[in-house]
Amino acid sequence: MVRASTREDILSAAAGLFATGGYKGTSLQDIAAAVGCSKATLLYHFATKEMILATLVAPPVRDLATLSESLTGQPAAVAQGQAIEGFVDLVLNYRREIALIFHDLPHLFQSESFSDIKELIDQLASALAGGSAEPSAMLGVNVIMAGIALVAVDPEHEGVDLRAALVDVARRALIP
Amino acid sequence: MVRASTREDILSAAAGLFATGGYKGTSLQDIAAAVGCSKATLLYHFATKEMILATLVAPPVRDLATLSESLTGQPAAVAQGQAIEGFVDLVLNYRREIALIFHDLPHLFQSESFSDIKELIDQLASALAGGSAEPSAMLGVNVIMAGIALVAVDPEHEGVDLRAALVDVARRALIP
DNA sequence: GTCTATAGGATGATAGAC
DNA sequence: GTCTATCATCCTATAGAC
Repeated sequence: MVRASTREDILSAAAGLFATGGYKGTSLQDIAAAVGCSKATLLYHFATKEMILATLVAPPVRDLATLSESLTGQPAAVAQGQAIEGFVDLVLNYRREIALIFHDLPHLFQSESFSDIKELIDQLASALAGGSAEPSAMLGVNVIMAGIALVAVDPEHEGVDLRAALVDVARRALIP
Repeated sequence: MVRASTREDILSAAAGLFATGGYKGTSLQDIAAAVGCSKATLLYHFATKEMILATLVAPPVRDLATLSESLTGQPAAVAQGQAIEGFVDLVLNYRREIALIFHDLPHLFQSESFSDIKELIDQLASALAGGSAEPSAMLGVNVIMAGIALVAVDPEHEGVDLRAALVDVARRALIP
């Protein structure tokens, strides 16, 4: 196992700490201690603390945009099934980053740099609702999205086939 | 509407701020500004910031303990139905406090004062799983619990019959 | 690229006047 | 009970040596 670059070490440590402790709950000192370097080294690789956050969040947001795009124009029932599997795969690919997004939604939304995230999430939510715009359907969608995002980082569920179990609970909850 | 006491004002403001911004993400200054008093006044009514948190969390934890107790000894299927409705009612009665608990679970658990919360949640989770101890069932339970806890404070769902919609999504997801 | 040292501000908490 | 003023500590970020 070749050692990753310092920059990658920083991103990995920050992802873990942000996911559990939140953005504001994690200090540069916490990250530096986890990496084994000084705070100044963090700020050599990233201009500000918020840039670390932005760098972490960018790839899952890009993939989320791709997923939303691939759903447009499909029949509602087809889009719903693909949205469920696509969302679960997205969460599994970026567990810590997505836990972070759902953990710090209020902070993210009030910052200009992340204003597009809410729109993308709403698009996906609409597909997950199977075309229905009923308030109770949207509420179920939000329950499932938030629940899956938080559970995927819970170390308690290490041994399970996460993908199958998450897709299963989402289908039961969302498909009548 | 008679004005509540300062102490109640503090608890109400703190509940809202903690629920959205998290415990560490909310400063005494934030709370004081929301109440319209000074930081010193907060610390006259509560010895420490953490005591504000403990005071907020105590009533829902007490009700959760009562709920868990009332489920023991019942047949699994009965306990499951009562657990679903009981949990939804608990969340609706203490929306902000429970959002706060799920938002700051890591911080709460590492503090001694709140170590009993995890045990209570695990008891309720077991009832919600309908007696099954299968990992995939427990995972579904955790998805639903976290999802419901977070959605209940989302102002987006103001007009809906929350109780009916939340019980409905929980039943579909948890009862085969 | 990484470090130590430090600036400048926010934080939780205390002291003491009113 | 509530305030202003203050303390010690932590925070993000910068400066400059190596």
